[in-house]
Amino acid sequence: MTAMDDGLADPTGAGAAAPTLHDVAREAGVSVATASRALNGSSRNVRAENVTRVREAAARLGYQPHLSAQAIAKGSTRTVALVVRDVADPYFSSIAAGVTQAAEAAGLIVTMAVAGDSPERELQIVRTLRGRRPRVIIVTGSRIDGAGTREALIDELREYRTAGGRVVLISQRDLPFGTVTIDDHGGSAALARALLGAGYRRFAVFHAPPALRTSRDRHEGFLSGLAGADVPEPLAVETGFTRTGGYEAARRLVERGFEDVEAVFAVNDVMAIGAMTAFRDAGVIPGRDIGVAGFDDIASTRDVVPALTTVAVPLHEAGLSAMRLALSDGEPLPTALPATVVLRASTPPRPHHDLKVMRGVTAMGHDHLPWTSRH
Amino acid sequence: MTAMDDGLADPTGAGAAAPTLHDVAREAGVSVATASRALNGSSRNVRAENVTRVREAAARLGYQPHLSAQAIAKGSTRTVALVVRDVADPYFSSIAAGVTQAAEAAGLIVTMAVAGDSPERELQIVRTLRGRRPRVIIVTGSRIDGAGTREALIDELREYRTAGGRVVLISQRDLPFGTVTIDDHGGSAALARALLGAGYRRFAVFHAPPALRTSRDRHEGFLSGLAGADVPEPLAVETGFTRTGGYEAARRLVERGFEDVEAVFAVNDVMAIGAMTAFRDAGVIPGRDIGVAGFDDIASTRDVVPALTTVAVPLHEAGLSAMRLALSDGEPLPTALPATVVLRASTPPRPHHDLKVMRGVTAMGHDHLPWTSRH
DNA sequence: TTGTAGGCGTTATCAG
DNA sequence: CTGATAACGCCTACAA
Repeated sequence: MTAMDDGLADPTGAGAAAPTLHDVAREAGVSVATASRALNGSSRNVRAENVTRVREAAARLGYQPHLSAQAIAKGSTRTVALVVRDVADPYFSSIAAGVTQAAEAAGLIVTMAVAGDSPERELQIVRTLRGRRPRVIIVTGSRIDGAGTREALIDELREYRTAGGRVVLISQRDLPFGTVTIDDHGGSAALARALLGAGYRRFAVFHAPPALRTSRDRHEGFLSGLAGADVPEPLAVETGFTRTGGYEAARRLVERGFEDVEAVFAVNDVMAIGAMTAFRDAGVIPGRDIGVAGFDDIASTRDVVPALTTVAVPLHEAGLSAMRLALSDGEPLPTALPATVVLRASTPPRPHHDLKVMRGVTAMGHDHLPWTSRH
Repeated sequence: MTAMDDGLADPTGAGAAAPTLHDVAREAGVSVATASRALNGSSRNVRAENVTRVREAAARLGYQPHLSAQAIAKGSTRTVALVVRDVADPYFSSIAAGVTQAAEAAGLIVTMAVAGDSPERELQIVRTLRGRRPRVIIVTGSRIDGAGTREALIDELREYRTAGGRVVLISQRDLPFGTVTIDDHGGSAALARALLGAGYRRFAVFHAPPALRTSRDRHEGFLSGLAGADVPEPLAVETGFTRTGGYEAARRLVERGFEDVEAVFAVNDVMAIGAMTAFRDAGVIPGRDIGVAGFDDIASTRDVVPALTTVAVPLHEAGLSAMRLALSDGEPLPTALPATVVLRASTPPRPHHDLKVMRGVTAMGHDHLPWTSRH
C-alpha cells in the first residue's frame, strides 16, 4: 500500500466533491427533508432550533444547493437567456444592461450568449440555450434575410414556447413572437426631414448589405423622408456595419470626390464615428466641409468633435421593455420604441439654401430637439 | 365534464411539457438507454438504423436534452461563469469578448453575470454561480479595499475550487487564485516618463477613491514614474471612475484655474474622454491648452479629437489568457500582461522645455511608440 | 414538526 | 448491440 492509496492524495485531481444536502443533513443530525425545508423550502414548518442547526451545518461545510438538481426537481429555473451579436458593441451592451436590471428586479439571473455574425451560430446557440430550460429567451440583433436559418430559428423558438418558455425578440419584426422594435424607418425619415430643414440637399448614405434588415430599414426610411423634396437621389455606399466599415466608406468617398455631397447619413453611430475620423484623416473637416449623421445615440456621440447628429433610440429601455414583455401574462403585444432626432454640431445649418421645408430650426448644435419620428 | 377538462385546454398555462428522452425513445421504439446513446453518448455501439430512427424521432418531437439533468447525471457541466461589473463598459466587454472566444474554442459556453458597483452583490453572485457548478469561474474588476467582503469572497471561491472548480481572477492581485493582471503601476510609470520626455512638467491626476485598487495602482505608478525628475507634486483630483467623473473633475479644475497644470492624467480612458469634453465645453482646447492622457486604450481613443494619449492594455488578450489559465493543468501561474504607452495628439511635445529625460521622442501623434512598461 | 419514499430527466453499469 | 435499473441531488406529497 503506497502513500497514494491512503485517501489523502487525490489521484483524480478532482478535489473533494461538493457537499450535498445529505452531507448537511447528516452533519446537522436531521433528515434530508428537514434540511431541504430549512434551507430552501417554506421554512415555516420546521423547528427554529433545527433551522439554525441546519444553517450552521451548511455554512460549516460550504454547502451550495445544486441548481441543476433544483431545476430538475422543481421543473423550472430562474434564469433569463439573452442572445446578442457582440458584447463589445455599445448597442448590445446597453440593451443587456437594461435586461439585466429588469431581470434582477424580478429575481432572475441573466446569462448571456454571444452569437457573432453567423446566423448558424445564433441558431445553434438558441438550441443549446433551450436545453437549459430558462424562463425566458431574448434574442437581439437584426435578422439577416436569406440566411436560410430563419425558419429553423422560428421552429426552435416556437417549440420552446410550446414547452412553456417565453420568447421576446428585440429589433426583429415580422417574427411570430413578442417583439420590441425600434422605429428604424420612421426615425431615419425624421432625420432626413430634419436635415432638409437644416438646409442640406445632397446626401450620401453609408449602409450595410441590404440583407441586414436594420440597415435596409434605416436606408429606406431616410429615402422616404426625402421623398417629395426636390433633391437628387442620395449616393449609396455599401460597406460594413462597423466602425471600420464607416471609415472605409468615407475614405472611398473622399477618393472619389465628394463635391456633390453635403451630408452623409451612416446607418449607425459607430459607422458615422469611423467616417468622421476618416474624413479628418483625409483633411476633410466634419461639420464644416461635410455634414455627418448617425443612428443610435451611443454615449460617444457627445465626446467626438463635432458632436454627432443622430437618432436616439432608448436602448436601455428596450432591454427593460423586453423583460416586461416576457414577464407579462397574456398575448404579448409588440412594443414599438420611438426614435428621436438629435441635431448636433456635426450637421450645422446651411442657411445659404432656400428653406422650403420645416420651420423652427433654430438652436442647432443643441441637444434633444423634439423631432420625434412619427409612430 | 366541461371543455376545460378534456385535455385540449391548458388550465395551467404552462403549455405542453417539453418532450423527454422517454418520449423520444417511445416514438422511436427503443429503450431510453439506446436513445441516450444514439443522441448524446458514444454512438459507436448502437446500430446505425436505430441511430437514424432515434434522431428522426427527436427532430419530429423537437426534443432538446435537459442540460440540468445531464449535469446531474454526468456530474459536470460545460459552462464558464464570468462576473463583470458593468457590461456597458468597454473595458469589461472587451475582456468578455476574449473570454467568450476562448471558451467557444474549447467547446464551453459562457454565462455572464453583472455585479454592478456593489461588492456585496458580487459576493452573492459568486455564491449563486457556484450553485450552477460551472467548470470555471472568472471574476473581473478591481478589488475594493475595506469592503469587508474580501474574506467571504475568498472563502467562497476556495470552497468552489476545493470541489473541483477552476478560479481565475482578472485584474485583482494578492488573492490566492490564478490571476491575470494588468501592469497598472508599470504602465502608469512609463506614461509619466513618456510625458516628461515630451516636455511636460506640471501634472494633475484625476483618480477614483483610493479604495479602488486599480485607481490607486495607476496613481501611485504615475507618481513613481515622476520620481527623480525635478517636477512639482502633481495635483490630485478625486472623482468617480466614470466618464461623468472625468467630466466633473475637469470642470472643477477649470473653475479653480489650471495655470499650474500642463497635462492631466486620468486613470482611465472614459474619464479622460469625459474630461476632454468638459475642457472643450469650457473653452479649453485639449492638446493645445492642456495635455490629456488616459489608460486602457479603448476603441474611442482614436475617434476623439485630438486622439487620446493612453496606456494600451490587451483587454481581449486578458480574456483569452484567463481562459487559458483556467484550462491549464497544474498550479496556475499568475499571468502579467504588459501595458504599452501610446502617445497621440492629446499630448503634443512641448519643445520649449529642457529635455533632460528620454531620447528618441520623435514621431509624436503617431501610434504605438514602443514604450513598454517594465515588468 | 419530522421522516420516508417516489419522482424529475439523464447517464452509466451490468446483464442479456 | 440493447434493455433494465441504479444512481445523480433535490423537492414534496404522504404518512407518522
